[in-house]
Amino acid sequence: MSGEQIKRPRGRPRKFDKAVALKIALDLFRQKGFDNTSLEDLTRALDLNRPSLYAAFGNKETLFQEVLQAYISGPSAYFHEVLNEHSSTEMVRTLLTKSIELLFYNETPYGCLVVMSTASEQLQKTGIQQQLVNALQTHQQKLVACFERAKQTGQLKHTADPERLALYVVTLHKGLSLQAINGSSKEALLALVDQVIELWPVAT
Amino acid sequence: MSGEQIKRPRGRPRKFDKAVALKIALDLFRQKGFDNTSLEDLTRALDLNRPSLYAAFGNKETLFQEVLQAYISGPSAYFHEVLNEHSSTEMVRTLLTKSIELLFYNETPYGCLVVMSTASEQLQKTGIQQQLVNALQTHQQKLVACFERAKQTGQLKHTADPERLALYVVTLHKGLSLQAINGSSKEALLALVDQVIELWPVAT
DNA sequence: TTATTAATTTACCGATTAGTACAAAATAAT
DNA sequence: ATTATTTTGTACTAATCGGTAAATTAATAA
Repeated sequence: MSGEQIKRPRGRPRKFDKAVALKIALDLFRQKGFDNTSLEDLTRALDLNRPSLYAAFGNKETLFQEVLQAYISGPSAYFHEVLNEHSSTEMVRTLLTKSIELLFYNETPYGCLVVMSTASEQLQKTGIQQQLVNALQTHQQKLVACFERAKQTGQLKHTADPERLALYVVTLHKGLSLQAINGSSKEALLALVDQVIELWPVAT
Repeated sequence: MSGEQIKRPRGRPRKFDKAVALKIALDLFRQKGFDNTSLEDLTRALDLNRPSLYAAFGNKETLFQEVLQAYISGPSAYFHEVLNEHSSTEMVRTLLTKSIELLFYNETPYGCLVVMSTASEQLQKTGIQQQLVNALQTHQQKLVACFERAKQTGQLKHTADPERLALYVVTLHKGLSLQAINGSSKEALLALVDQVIELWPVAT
């Protein structure tokens, strides 16, 4: 027995799957950026004609927002999960390591969609850029809180400044996207993480 | 006495000064990036018509190359001068500090032209992107050499790895451009430099 | 079989892109 | 004054951009 029947909607069925379309669009946006990904690029990669794409996603901007949401709640979810780590050391190590994993997920490494999109001119006009900057800022504040706790529980040196440390970590995190684009190897960047951890100001 | 006379060229005199035009174009390219700076943007900012710009600079790509050269040998010259510092600590501090000065040189902070241009899709097609990546890579190698010397002369911990340290510094350096774009204050970033210096693995 | 619904295809739109042909204007050399 | 030379301004091109109108096709519901 086949269990529940799939209730098909009324009209002509869709030629494509929205979820996989979003994944393909994600790769395109990561590779070329929002500004330089044309509707032509998208329809070719998705094997769609333009009106179908518009019927399904609205326009280029709303499509990008759907891609963003899928990215944030999917491959980039580690970004928030990491806040549950016990020690600040492990948190930083996991954050940077998983970030690198994601950058090198595809055959050719791409930058982080969120990080690189904050440098987009066209997204600045739409307000999406500011929304992304704010999200990153909020995340940074959560890092500050974590480091403050770590300091109070004696994990970090008493001279440690949680604000400065958080800025330090997110600056490294953003730098990783550019390094991946610039051709650094995954191994080199993972060694860089080790370096950061070795320098991390744990209490002696 | 006026000394040498200015020998005027043959035809109709130029309406504009090439050097100041390059400065204006530099600001535009830093603000909007190569891809999103249109000929319309350039001619409006320079108060030129298009054929004049083409006669003087060739095309958009060669104009950008001239801007790049002026940038590298001008405001960004610190990037190479820094290699003459005596201690590795001072070198890193100066590199990052002067980088921040440059990012905040204008009223609104822009990213480094070289760093951000390595993420340009259109410059990738021209080969200029690879040229910039190579230049950054060469600079990184010089940092490695400096750190190797610092290690041999006992300035750095004997456990220090010059390769990893160089990658660490340039990753921070690239991250600074994104931070400036994302709204970090100059003061916060300078405090971040202090943080980096405090963590720097000097020999005890 | 017929009506309804929705996604398809083809063909187009105005705006903008980088780049250019051509003639008028401004200077120096003759 | 005339000629040679160079830059200027006006007007254009072909290509591409994001987005859409209208007709067609394919499915379900009645």
